[in-house]
Amino acid sequence: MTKLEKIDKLETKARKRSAKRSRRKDELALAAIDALKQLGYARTSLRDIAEISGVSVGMLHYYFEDKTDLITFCVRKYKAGFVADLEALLTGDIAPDALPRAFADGLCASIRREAETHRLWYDIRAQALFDADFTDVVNEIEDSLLALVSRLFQRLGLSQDGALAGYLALDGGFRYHLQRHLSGDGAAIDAFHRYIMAQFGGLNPQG
Amino acid sequence: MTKLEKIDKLETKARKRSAKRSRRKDELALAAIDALKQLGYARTSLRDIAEISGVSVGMLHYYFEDKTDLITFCVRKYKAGFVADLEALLTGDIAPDALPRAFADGLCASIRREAETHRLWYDIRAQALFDADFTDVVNEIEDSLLALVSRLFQRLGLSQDGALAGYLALDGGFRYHLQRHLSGDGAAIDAFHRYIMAQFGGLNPQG
DNA sequence: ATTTTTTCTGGACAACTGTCCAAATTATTT
DNA sequence: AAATAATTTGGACAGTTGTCCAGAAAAAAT
Repeated sequence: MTKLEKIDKLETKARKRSAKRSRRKDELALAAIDALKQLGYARTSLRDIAEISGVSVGMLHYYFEDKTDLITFCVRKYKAGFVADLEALLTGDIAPDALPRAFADGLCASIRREAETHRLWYDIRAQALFDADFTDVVNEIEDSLLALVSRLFQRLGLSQDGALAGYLALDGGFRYHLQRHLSGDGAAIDAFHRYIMAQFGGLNPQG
Repeated sequence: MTKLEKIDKLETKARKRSAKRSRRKDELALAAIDALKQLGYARTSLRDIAEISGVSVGMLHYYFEDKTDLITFCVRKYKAGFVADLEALLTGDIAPDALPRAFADGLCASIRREAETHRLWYDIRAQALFDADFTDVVNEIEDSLLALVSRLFQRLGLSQDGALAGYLALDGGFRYHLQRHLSGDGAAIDAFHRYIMAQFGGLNPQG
């Protein structure tokens, strides 16, 4: 076995180890999200997470530097999935004039399926107003959501100038109706659907 | 002294006592807001509040039942002032076509003056997604803001149908630009002003 | 001036927090 | 099969949390 082959083998092993560790980290994050979405940032201790995840507290520190590291990792993971879901709608072969309804359907379905998880995003985003540890991840995610709406506007033949307003209208509506939905308003999701359609209806095609 | 006079006297005294206690409570709340706006809900302990207020921890419990009671009281107090400020714009003698700019000026000035305080509102609103203790005060305040925008639409001769969307657009923009302003973006407030004016410009007069 | 009431303090209390680590367990390599 | 490395545990640690209370201090009433 040549020297190069040896190095290759070692590198492969290191990659494998790292991949395994990465998978485990993802598993832990998934379970941690489960705890966080139930209790919220302020009321979730590492012991809560450990208990719900069925692991020991020490293990969380074996995979995550500290609580902040764990939480930002979780938020990134959750929101990456959300953005990817919406992205799929855009890159799919849906005709532009059917996109608004598809988007409305997707957002409403997401509230229905993952209401508890979504509130975690608004929780952390609010935390970021006080805690600089969270500003990076929050800005990252908000930028990616803004870019998403920007691409949506592009596909709809709308001017980019209104993309920020479009994002804020969608996000504001999402937050508001999520809040109502969580507080037991059974009509909130339908209302959100109408809200979105009305928002798209009021937009004029431009450059 | 007749019996009735005696009762009257006692009632006056009781009212006086209650008023004094109420004033002191307001003082304490004002100082507590000072602490909360610096640290945020999750990171503010009663000891932090006591220290910043220059009183003992026990005294906070003498005037407030528990931490939740203290915080909801503070939030109500803060936001009542904010709503009253905006209300003043509406009831003043500003011509309808000058109202949008006046509103934009008012909102921007409020961010400039009380950015740190405003983030507390978004913090507590997010908490309410998890903690039922806060839902009442949050719904109250959000309803009053919605009613405010509704009245604004009325004065502008706009249909009430768009009031919710109008509120969400204003609130979303407020939150977004507040966030940017707090993270050091010196152009955020000007951008917010343009955002508001653009929002009002895009609205069509209706019933 | 004395009693009664209200206000306020400082500290005690148990429960909880994030962090860390020595040792046990398991997996991997030799 | 033995040795090495990675993983996981359970508990120790010091500091913080909200709550409570006996009694001091101040104010009000008699």
